[in-house]
Formats: sequence, structure tokens, C-alpha cells
Amino acid sequence: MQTLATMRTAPAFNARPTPVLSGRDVARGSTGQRIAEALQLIATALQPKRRIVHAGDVIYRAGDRFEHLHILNSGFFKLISLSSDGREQVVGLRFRGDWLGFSAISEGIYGCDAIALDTAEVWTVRYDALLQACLTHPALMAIVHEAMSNEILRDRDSLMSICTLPADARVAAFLHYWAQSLADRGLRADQFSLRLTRAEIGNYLGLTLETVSRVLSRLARAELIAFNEKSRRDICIPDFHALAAYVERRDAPAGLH
Amino acid sequence: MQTLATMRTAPAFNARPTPVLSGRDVARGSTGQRIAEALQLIATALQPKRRIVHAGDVIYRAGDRFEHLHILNSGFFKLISLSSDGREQVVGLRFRGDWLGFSAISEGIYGCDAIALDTAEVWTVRYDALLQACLTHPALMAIVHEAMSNEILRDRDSLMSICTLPADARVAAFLHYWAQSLADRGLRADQFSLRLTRAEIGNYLGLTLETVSRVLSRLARAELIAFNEKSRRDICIPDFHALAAYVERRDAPAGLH
DNA sequence: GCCAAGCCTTGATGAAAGTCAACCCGGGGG
DNA sequence: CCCCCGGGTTGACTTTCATCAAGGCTTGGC
Repeated sequence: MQTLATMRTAPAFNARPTPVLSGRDVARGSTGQRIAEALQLIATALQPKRRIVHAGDVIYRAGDRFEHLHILNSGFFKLISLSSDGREQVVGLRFRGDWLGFSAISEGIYGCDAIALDTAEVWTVRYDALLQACLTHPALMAIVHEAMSNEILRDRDSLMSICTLPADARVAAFLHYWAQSLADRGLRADQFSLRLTRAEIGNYLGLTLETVSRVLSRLARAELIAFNEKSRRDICIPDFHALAAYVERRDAPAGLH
Repeated sequence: MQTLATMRTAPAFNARPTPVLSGRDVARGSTGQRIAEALQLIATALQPKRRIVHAGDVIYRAGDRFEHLHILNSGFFKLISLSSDGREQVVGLRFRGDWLGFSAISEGIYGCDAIALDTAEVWTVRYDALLQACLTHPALMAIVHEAMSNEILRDRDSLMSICTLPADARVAAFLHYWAQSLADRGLRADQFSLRLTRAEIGNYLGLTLETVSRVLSRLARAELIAFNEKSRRDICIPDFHALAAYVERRDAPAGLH
């Protein structure tokens, strides 16, 4: 599962180190396979409630009492955290196979809003039922741990990218991340819709919408991306590796100099 | 467990919402109590290997094969992630009761270095032994999940602070975070040593060491902090709430304007 | 004692990104 | 139809913070 930062050290499109999974010594397949297997197991072991939601629908809001975890079987979500003065911040993006709600376990209350970016299928399980099921299905516990671990890893990497990289590289890294996430799930990654406004992207990356717009124009001029002639929210990435190389190159020595 | 961002919405020193812990319906005590109880249970249920380490000692390095998790019984740690070109980035700080290594579960390999900032006591358990123990001690599983959840929450909040706030507020938020972490663990929070150089703080916050130094001087001039006359690494926070208010005030409308 | 190496502070300067503003385009609704 | 509105682009200007540079303070070694 590539993220904003890790891709800088692993430019190959689907390359990832073979995981050495302590706790169960089976060799594992591609990321896509792992996701599919995990969903399979969740479906059979937990029999989650399934439902379809649409763009803009909210699964939970900050402050809601935590009782359920959610698994995304299809579609895209954004996580929004609201600060006291009402401004909001995009703190995460979620794709097929991702879980929603982990961060609420420790507080017992959700800390952000989960909002669908398009039509999506969400599976919901009670957390106490999940704990029970883990006792009888050890493999399920491993999957849950892996998902949480993965989320920690991802957040850390995006943190690193976002506060280290200059604006151009941040946007490029974001596009790379999105494309990689699609590729991992077997979706086409050379051409896709961003599903986020410039403002949302900027908000996620700690930039203004104007800066995002300018960077995208610059990337298009450099032919690292191309816009769909209608809807500039649909983009095309002719050369994935070139994009990765661009991030690497623009990786500025901010911080310790 | 307050973090860089959450404190903005909860200025009271030790205030935190009473956790509603789904999965076990006991009311919980203060953060300090929770940490102590968790350590207690870990000690009895897992009988971890204990050892003392000193400032600069490394518990694990990025690339090491993952087999163990570590729990910090005392002391302070920093987590360092190295990018391909050798520059390093502080990606996290750890205190008593925190776990080290969660992010390695999904990949089977540690993704960063864990380095002691002072003398510390570390408990180490095999991950497979932990999984086993969770099957017989359900409370242990709840504690592990809570710790992971908490780490996700924290990372998310610091991500938000760091990419949203201007330099002054970032440094102030960092100081607040550190003080809160000490207070949560029953240590004195009005006067303490930072244990990090300006360069490390800047690196963690995405700033240069000069900027950190300037901001600290400014905060001292504003009497929000005071330096120990010897060792400017030891600081004093006369009014914790004033510091929180300062962050709030300087909370700039970056992003959506 | 003296010197060197870290760590820290402060100032001058420049580049990157935010702010303000104008404008374009496409889609709905009255 | 026209108008409005939200999303997007682009330009001129300003602010913030990084960079470069100089110098101070402490500590440890010779």
C-alpha cells in the first residue's frame, strides 16, 4: 500500500517489498489480492450490514458515539476534521478495503466526519461483535491489526510528505498516491477523476486552492499530466514513473540543511 | 491523550471527554490511570522482557525484520524516518505507556528508527505471543486496540496542526503537546526539559532550526514561556491556558479562505 | 589555559506560497 | 433567455519563512 512518501523510495508501479508477516508465516499475494481476501473473510466471519451510499452522504460525524466500524467495499471517502472555529480540514482519504472508525476506539467518540465522494458500498459491524469474532477467528484479528497498522503507516508517510515537500512535489505526490491506490485495487490508474475540488486538495495538502491550480497547470505544461478537455477534474497520467521521478527531484532539503 | 490539534478544542489542562468504551462498558479513570492499568495488565499477562536503555540507544532500525512490539515504561523516544537520499525526519515522539512498532505489523519490516532521548525502560514482547495472549485475555486485546487507535488519532491531529498552522502556532502547539503528555503521565508540566535540539524540533514541525529559535524567543518575550537561565533547552510554562489560547488565536485560515 | 565543536541566537536577504482580484466557463433555476 | 453561482485559472502584490552569514555560550579535550 503505497503512500505519499513511501513511493519515493519505491518508484516501480506495483512494486512493494514482500511482506514478512510475523504471526502467520504465509507468503502473501499482491495488494489487490490481500484486500480481496480480507473482504472475503470479513464478509463470511462477520456478516456485516451492507448499504449503498451516495456522494455527500455522511456515515458518521465527529462527536457521534462510537459503536461501529465500517469497511469500504467500493467507492471513495474523505475524512473531515472540524476545528472549534468551524473551519474544516481533510485529514484522510479512503478507498476500497479501507476501514473507517479506528481512530474512535480509544475515545469512544468519532473524531471526524466520514463523507462519501461518490456512490459507495459500506459494510458496517459492531465493534463488540468484531472483538468477539476475533476470539474465534484468529485470522480476523490479524487482518484488523494489519489494517490499523497500515493506517498508522500511511498517516505517518503523508505527514512526512506534506511537511517536507515543496508545493509542486506535494501535488505530484498526491496524484501519485491516488493513482497508486487505484492501481492497488485493480482500477485504471492512468486516467481517472479526482473527485475533489481544488480547495479540498489544497486543504488536504496544506496549500491554497490557487496554488494547487497553478501547480496542476505547471504539471500539465510539463506533460506529466494531461487534463480531460471537458472537466478539468479528470486527469490522465501518461507516465507514472516520470511523476515519481518528479517528486524525487523536487524533494527539497527543508528542515535540517 | 491530547495532541497538537485536539487541545485547540479542549483547553482545560486535564480535561478530556469521558471515554465511552464500546466492547467493555466500564467507566475509565484519568489518562494516567489508564496508562498505569494497561502497563499492569501487560506486565502480568505477557511478562515482557525488560531492559534499560540510554540516550541515543536504538531499539530498532528501519528495515529490521518485525517480530517484536515494545512498550515504553519510562523515558522518551523519537521515531526517525530516513528518506532515500539520507535526510532524516522526526515522525513521532513517544512517552510512558506508548507502544513502539505498530506501524511495522502490516509490512513485516520496521519503517523507521526508534531512538531513546534519555534513560528509559523498555518492555519487549513477541508479536505472535501477543496475538496468542489476546485470545485468552480479551482485556489485553482491547488495550492493544486502544493503543493503536490512539496512535492513529494522534498522528492525524499532528498532521493537521503541522500543515495548517503558521510557524508560531506550530511551535506553541508542540510545547503544549509535550506539556500535556507529561501532565497525562503525572509528571510536572509547568517546567521541563525539551530533550530535543532546535534542529530536531524544526525537523518534526517542518520548520528550520532558525525559525524555531526565533519563535521560542518571541514566545519568551510574550512571556508565554520562560527559559531556564542556564540551558535554554529547559523551559517553563507559567500559564498553560494562555499557551493554548495563543495557538487558537494564531490559528490562521490557511487552505479554504 | 586555550581551542574546537555543538548548540543556539540574531540579522539581512531572497524565494516560495498566500492573498486579493479579475475573469472564464458550464449548469440550473426563475 | 438570462442570471447567478460554484469551480477553476491567472496575474499582481505581500507575507512568511528559508537561506546565508556572523557571532555568542558552554563543554570537553589537549
